[in-house]
Amino acid sequence: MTQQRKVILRVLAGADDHPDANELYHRAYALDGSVSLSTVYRTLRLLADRGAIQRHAFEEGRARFENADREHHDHLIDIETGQVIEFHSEEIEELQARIAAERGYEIVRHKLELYVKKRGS
Amino acid sequence: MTQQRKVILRVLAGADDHPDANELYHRAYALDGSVSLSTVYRTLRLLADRGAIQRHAFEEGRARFENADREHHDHLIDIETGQVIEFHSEEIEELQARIAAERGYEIVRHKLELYVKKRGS
DNA sequence: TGACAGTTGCAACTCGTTCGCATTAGCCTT
DNA sequence: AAGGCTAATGCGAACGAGTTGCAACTGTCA
Repeated sequence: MTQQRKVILRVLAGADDHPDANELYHRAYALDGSVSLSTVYRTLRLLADRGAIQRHAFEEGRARFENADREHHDHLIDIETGQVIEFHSEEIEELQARIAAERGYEIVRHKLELYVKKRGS
Repeated sequence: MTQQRKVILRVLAGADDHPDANELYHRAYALDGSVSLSTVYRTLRLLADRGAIQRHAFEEGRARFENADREHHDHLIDIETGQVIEFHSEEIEELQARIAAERGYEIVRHKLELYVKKRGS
């Protein structure tokens, strides 16, 4: 458990948004100038592999991260501002499970993203 | 409407799967050796911008394409085989629209992917 | 047939992410 | 407190998908 790792973990724990690797790097760097981008990437990978954080690939090319301890939710992405809003619908979850089951599958994970704009804009 | 474009269009029209750019390049190259990867990318972009084909970004990093003339559907992806199965659920579509509307948004497009495995495997 | 806009191939570039490698930090044991 | 071994670090170079600048070429229409 190195100094750099501690700082990155602290930043992740305090993030309530969906930052990308570069954003996390800057937040960590501000707390401790000895943190490098490589280490941020390495730590993110480690944590994502262990399920401690979640990696999201929205349609912008780069990955965004969030804490995995919160309960499951899906995302609504404002295509005009980039803002990410979380939501959860038990009804949709059930329909998904039914669709998979009808075809002989079980769901391992799923991705539901609504790309939206403000009504009337 | 150049020769290369024609070949790429022919390949796309004849594709009933979800190939990536490289795969399309190889299919087109097999029909006409004067097709380059650049042109494949340029043509795909052109067609996707015009809505003539659809670009999907599954969780593998690269984009996959399919004809847009078929009616709307979502995807079920077998994580063991990579096989992509299409489905559609009007109920889910309606729930999505309701969720967006409740928050003051309208849906521009959406992405629903179920990553699944065969039951019991 | 001539000419101009649009398209092409190639190589060089971008951007997010990963990797190789020499160095260093953490931590155990004595 | 010192040594020693492993794991983690920073740096820069490399990766892969996709894009772009440019000079050469094609299609099309007069």
